[in-house]
Amino acid sequence: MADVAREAGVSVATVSKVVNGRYGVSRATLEKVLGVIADLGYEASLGARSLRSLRTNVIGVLVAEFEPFSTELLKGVSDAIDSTGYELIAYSGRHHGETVGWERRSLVRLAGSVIDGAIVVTPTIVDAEIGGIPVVAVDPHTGPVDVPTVDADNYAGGVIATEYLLGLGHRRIAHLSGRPDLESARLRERGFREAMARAGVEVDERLVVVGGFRAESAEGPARELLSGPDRPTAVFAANDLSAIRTMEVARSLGLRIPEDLSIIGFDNVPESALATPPLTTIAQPLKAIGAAALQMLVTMLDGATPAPAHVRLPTTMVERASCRAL
Amino acid sequence: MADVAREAGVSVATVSKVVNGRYGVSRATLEKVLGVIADLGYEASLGARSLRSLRTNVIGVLVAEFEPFSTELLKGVSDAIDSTGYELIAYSGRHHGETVGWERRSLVRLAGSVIDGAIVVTPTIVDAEIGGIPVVAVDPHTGPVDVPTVDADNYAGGVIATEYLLGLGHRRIAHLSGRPDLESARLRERGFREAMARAGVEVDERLVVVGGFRAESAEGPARELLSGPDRPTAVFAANDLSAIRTMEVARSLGLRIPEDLSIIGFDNVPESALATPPLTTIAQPLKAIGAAALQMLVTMLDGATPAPAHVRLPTTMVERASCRAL
DNA sequence: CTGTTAGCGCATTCAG
DNA sequence: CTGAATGCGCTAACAG
Repeated sequence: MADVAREAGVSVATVSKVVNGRYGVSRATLEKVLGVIADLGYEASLGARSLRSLRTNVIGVLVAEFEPFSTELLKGVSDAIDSTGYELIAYSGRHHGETVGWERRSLVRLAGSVIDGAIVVTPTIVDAEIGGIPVVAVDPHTGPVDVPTVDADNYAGGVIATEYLLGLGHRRIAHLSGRPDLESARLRERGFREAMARAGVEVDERLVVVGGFRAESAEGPARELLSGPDRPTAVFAANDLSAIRTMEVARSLGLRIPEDLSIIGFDNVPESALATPPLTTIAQPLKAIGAAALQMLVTMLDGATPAPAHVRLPTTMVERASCRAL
Repeated sequence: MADVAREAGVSVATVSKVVNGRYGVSRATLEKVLGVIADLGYEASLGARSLRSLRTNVIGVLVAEFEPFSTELLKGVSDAIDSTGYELIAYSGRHHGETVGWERRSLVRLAGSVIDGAIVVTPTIVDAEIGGIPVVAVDPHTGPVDVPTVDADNYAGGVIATEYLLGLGHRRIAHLSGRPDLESARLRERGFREAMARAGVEVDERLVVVGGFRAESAEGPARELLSGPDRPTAVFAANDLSAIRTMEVARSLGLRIPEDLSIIGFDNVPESALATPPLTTIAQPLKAIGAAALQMLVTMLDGATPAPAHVRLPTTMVERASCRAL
C-alpha cells in the first residue's frame, strides 16, 4: 500500500480510503490511485486488513480431512455462495489423532483474522460462537443442541437400509457401525436395531462391530466379521467408505458380491458408484446440506437468528448392484 | 495473548516465546504459561502472527470453484500433506466471469498473511513467484512455461479416446471441446484431430464445437450438435462434466445411449460413474497430480528447486457403458 | 532467564 | 479533501 501511495503521490490513508470506497476522495485522486493499483497489481493483505477492521468477507468451512463426504458438502456450499458476496475457504487443520477439540482450536486460529463465520463439519464440541464469530455445525457429535445445526435423517436412513435387506430375505445381517462418538453413527445403528426388532429378527451382537467411518479403521472389523464360522449374508455399513473397504475385504476372502454377500452403505458419495459392483446405499443430500448450512450462517452474519435452528434433510434409498435377494 | 500474559503474571513476549518454543524460558514459567493457555483455550491468530513472522505453515490450494475436478485434486493434496507438517487451506475467490487474473489477485491477497506457498489450479497466468511466495501450477492455461507445473498427458488422452471410438467403427465423430484458452483443451483437441487424420477420417468441422468444460456452457453446443440433420454417431467430450450434460441433452432429444449415440468423456471424476449409463472416459490420475504438486511445492518451500520442473502424468482408458460398436 | 521496544500492513480517528 | 498519528495481535532484537 505504501508503494501505491508513493507512486500515486498521496498518503497511505488516502489509498486505504480508495480501496474501501470511503467518501472524501476527489475524483481525480481516486482515478489516479485506482490506476496505480491496477498497474502494480496491488491487493490488500487479508490478514493485515482483518487485524484492523475485524471483517474479511470470507466464510470458512472446517473439515477434519478432505474426503468424499466433506468435499461433497463443499461443492454444495460453493454452489450456494455465489449469490452471497462472500468468498469461501476450506480449512483442514492438523490434529494428530486427537478427534476432540481440533475444531475449536482451528476456529480460534482463523476467527478474527481470516474468516467472519464458519461451517464446521462433524465437530465433536462447539459453542454457538467461537472466537467471536458465528458457527453452524453439520452433522455434529451430539446431535442438535445449542448450535444451529443441519444434518440428515440418520435414524430413518438406518431403518430404510435395514428394511431393504430384510425385504430381500436376509436375516443374518451385520452392522459395521460408525464413530461411536458421533450422533449420526448412533442414530444409524438405532435405526438398524429398531427395524430388526420390528421385524422380529434378533440382532446377533457378534455381528455388530465398530467400523469408525474410515476405510482403514473398518478393515480389521470387516475382516473379523467375514472370517467367522457363521458369517452374515448381508452387512449394513455405516458409511460408503467403510462399505467399499468391506467389499474389498470380502473379495480378498474369496467372497463374491452380491452372490455371497450383500452390502449396503450410507452417504451416496460419488465414489460409491465407482465401486465394483456399484454400491447400493442410503443417500444423504450432501450438497443440499452444505447449501442449507451456508444459508443459516449468512443469516447469522446478518445479525439475525436462523428461523429453524436445526434443519434436518431426508435420506433416500439408492439401489445399485451390491445387494441381492436371498 | 495479553490475557494469557496477565493471568500467568508474565509479559506478552514471554508468552510468545512459549508458544513458539523458543529458548530462554525457565521450566517453571513455561509450564505455568502452558497451563494458562490450556485453560483459556488460547490460540495464536494466524493473521497477526504472519504479519510479523512471514510464516504461517499453511499451504494454499487456489481453485476457481469447488467442482469435481478440483476437489479430486484436493483429496490428493490432502492425503499427501500429512507427512509434511503443513496445514492445508483451499480457497475459492470470487471472480464474476473474469476468467483471467483471478488467481493472481487471490494469491496476492493470501500471500504473506495466510499462506506460505500455493498450488493454483488451471491458472490463466502466473509468475513463478507471486507476492513473494512460491507457486506451482496444475494444468495451466499455457502449458508448462516458467512455473513449475504438473499436468496429465492430455494429447495422448485425446488420441486414446478418438482411436477407441474409431476402433468401435465410428466415423462421424464429434468433438465437444473445452475452454479454448486452456492448453489442456487444445491438446485434447489436437489428439482428436491427429488420430482422425492418422486413420484417414476427415473431421467434419460442423461437428467440432466449444463446450467450455462446464455443464451449463456445454448444453447449448451439445443440443446443436445432436439436433442437426446428420448428427454424429459418437462424441468425444473434452471433460466428464460436459459429457454428462451431453448425455442428458441426448436423452431429452429421445436418443438412447449407447444405442443411438456413443459418448466418451475425459477426467474420470467420480461423478462419471454415477451417470446413467456409466460414462466411458479417459482417466487423469487426479489425486497423484495433487500429490505431485504438493511435493514440488514443499521442495520449493525448503529453498530448493524441484528436480523436474514439469511433471506429466499418464492418462488411461476407463471403459464403462456409454459407448458401443457400430 | 525475562521484559522493553519497535514495527509487520492496514483502517480509522482527528487535524489540517 | 488529504495526511499524520495510533493501534489491531503478534514476534524479533535487544537490554536488563
